[in-house]
Amino acid sequence: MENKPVKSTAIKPPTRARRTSAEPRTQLDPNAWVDAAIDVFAREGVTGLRVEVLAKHCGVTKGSFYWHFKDRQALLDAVLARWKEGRIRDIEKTTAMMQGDPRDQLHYVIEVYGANRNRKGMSIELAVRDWARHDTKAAAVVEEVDLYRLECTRKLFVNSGMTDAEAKSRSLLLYACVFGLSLMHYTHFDDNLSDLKQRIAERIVSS
Amino acid sequence: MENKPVKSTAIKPPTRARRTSAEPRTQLDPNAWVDAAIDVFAREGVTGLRVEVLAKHCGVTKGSFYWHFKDRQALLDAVLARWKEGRIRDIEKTTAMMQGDPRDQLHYVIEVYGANRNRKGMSIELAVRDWARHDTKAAAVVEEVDLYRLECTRKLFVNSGMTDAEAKSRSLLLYACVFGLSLMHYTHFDDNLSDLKQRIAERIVSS
DNA sequence: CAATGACCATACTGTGTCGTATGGAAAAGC
DNA sequence: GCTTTTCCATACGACACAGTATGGTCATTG
Repeated sequence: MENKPVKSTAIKPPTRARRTSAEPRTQLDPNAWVDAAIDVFAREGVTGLRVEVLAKHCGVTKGSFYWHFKDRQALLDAVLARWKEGRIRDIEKTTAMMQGDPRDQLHYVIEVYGANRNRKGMSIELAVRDWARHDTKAAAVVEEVDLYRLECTRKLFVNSGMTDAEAKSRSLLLYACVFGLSLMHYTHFDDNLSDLKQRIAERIVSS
Repeated sequence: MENKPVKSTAIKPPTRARRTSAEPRTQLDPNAWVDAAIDVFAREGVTGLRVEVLAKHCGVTKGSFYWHFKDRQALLDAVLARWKEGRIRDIEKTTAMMQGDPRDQLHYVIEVYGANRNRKGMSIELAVRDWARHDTKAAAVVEEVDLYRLECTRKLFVNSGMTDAEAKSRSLLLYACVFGLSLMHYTHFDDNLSDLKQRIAERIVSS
């Protein structure tokens, strides 16, 4: 140990910013850990979210991790809580602007979820749902988020003049289709995919 | 090794059935291994499909496994191939009876995938698609299967009198919805879920 | 400047897993 | 009956990971 020629910080590129007196104290807090954890989680899923891997991804060792978290499960709980809050806030932000045509808002919801720019968000979405297949806590959170989303879009369908039963079925159809599309590999099914998506969106929204 | 006091077979309870002369030779072949592997795979996913766990599930040790398979990857390849063939045969069996009303056949497809009796099949479906997020071979197979399915139902929509573009969008909508629903947790969204599903199916199929 | 506490590194134990090597038992072939 | 082949058990090495223990470093505080 003492015979190490150089301290590893001399080799390692400064993944952690060197703290000068001017910087506002850039040490890792639980929030930063959860940020990084969600990054790994989006790519590798729950089973790939390991503390040593995550620590390396943060440029530190797991000694740091176990100072901020009791154990791995505590991190998973934090990740789940963070995801839930984010989704609730997000769906409110997306649908709560109730001034426009509800049909336009519904098209906007479909576009937001179906866009390729939202790849990471959808990765997390799928990872959480795969997680929920074995973990009851994750399943409960997924149900909460799903019911919240379904309710929000249901109101939009009602506002567009549908009956409550029809609005519910459309709301379910909307999210099922959005998540299902992200699950499929259909890039070579047609050379005008945006037209296909447009038709699907029309089928979901229009009466 | 030769100084072992007792042979371990004297301790171990007969987890494997003792083969009498009357039994029809119950040794394991690669097919039996793949059968068991798909069982574990459906419950635990790729990352949960470990050879020692699988061996215990078969009542043998991994010494047997590595006689039938080169390594773990060979088993995964076999699982993937088996799934692909099964899905291709299944979709042909479901849609190739071209004598009825194409709309009835489409409803039948929706019902088959959406039914709760098909829980294991849908578990495998989701596990494979989660697998495909990291494994390019799995992704390629998923794409093959998806395109095959999309093509089969597309023909049904065409036969029901739709334009080709519309048929394609409906075909995509159908499978996206089916898989998406299996991904969501909406049991408490309504107390008449079958009515909701019926409305969704109508929305997908009817013109 | 000394002491405290926040934050992280290092070293260790224990377990689970992959893959290999080798031996043993039972059946099949001669 | 003896040998060969088939199929599985046992033992081993290497590695990755969870969690703990403990020491080190640096900033902050008095």
